[in-house]
Amino acid sequence: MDLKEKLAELNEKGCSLTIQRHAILEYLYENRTHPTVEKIYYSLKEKFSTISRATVYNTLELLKNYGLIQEITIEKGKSRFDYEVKTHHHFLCHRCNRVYDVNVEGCPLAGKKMINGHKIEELRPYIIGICSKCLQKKKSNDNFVMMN
Amino acid sequence: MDLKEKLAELNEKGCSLTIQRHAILEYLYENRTHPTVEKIYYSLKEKFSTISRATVYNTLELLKNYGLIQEITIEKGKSRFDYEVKTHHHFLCHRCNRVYDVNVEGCPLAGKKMINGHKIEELRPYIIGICSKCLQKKKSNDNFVMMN
DNA sequence: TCTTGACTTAGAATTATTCTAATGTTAGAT
DNA sequence: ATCTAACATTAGAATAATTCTAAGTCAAGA
Ligand SMILES: [Mn+2]
Ligand SMILES: [Mn+2]
Ligand SMILES: [Zn+2]
Ligand SMILES: [Zn+2]
Repeated sequence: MDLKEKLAELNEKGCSLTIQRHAILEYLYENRTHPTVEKIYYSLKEKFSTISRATVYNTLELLKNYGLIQEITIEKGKSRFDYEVKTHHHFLCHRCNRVYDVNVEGCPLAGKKMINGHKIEELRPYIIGICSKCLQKKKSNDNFVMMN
Repeated sequence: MDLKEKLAELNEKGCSLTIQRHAILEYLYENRTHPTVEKIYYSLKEKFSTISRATVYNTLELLKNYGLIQEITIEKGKSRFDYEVKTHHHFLCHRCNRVYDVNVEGCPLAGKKMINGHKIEELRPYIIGICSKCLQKKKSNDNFVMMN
């Protein structure tokens, strides 16, 4: 689902399309790196110097409630956001804190509505480890740069 | 692995077995409800009125690093702990905030060491939804009590 | 007994997030 | 075109979970 379609959907559902909302959704459309709220906030600040954290939080919550983005809580204590809403596995590297998409086929939960009598509404399949880039670095030299 | 074995393992590895550490591990052994840090802290406070939050956090971290307990970060912004360290799926009910174990067979990641070139160290298979108890309550009456 | 290092403690600091109250914006009614 | 009311944004305060700090305890070995 591309940007225009999501913007159209917002509009159809009667949600006013402010410049901030447009900018945040667009940012996620263009940055598929699972940015944190802080990252989104500072990136937008470059264009809209007056944008407030509250607006970023409110908008992300709103877009999430419209089902247009998803929240990723793989990293303890901070949220990240993803333009892609289809359920998929995420991998967090505890060295560099990057979050990757990983494709896992044949998950027995896929499509299931119930488990043990509980109603399934959302899957959060998270994997923690060391990413390929950090494994490389480890091999060559032991110095590495922490990134956000 | 029962309580005595875990305590013995701590001892063997040269970790001093203070009364607080014993109490925290014992608490998790006896309470398999995936308690939050706050829950653990207040429960222990009844017996050890002077125990401090820092000790609870430090001890949970220490036990986790010895591989004797696992941390569960299914609920945004707060940690829970589990005496069981074997990988298993967790289900969070967003109505009552209870966390349940669920048994899922045939996970394609089980036993895998690598994925997409990344080294897998830990799986965190989380499921969000409405638990069986809350589904029941919903049917009969719409009043329900939030629990922690 | 004294020393030393490890452990615990209370409370301060930090971090992410939510709340608040004031201000700004916009679409429909007049 | 202006008014108005609902909605949106803002800066900063408040909150909640966690981590840090510095002082006090404890316990094993010299
Ligand atoms: Mn993703
Ligand atoms: Mn469990
Ligand atoms: Zn990495
Ligand atoms: Zn429930």
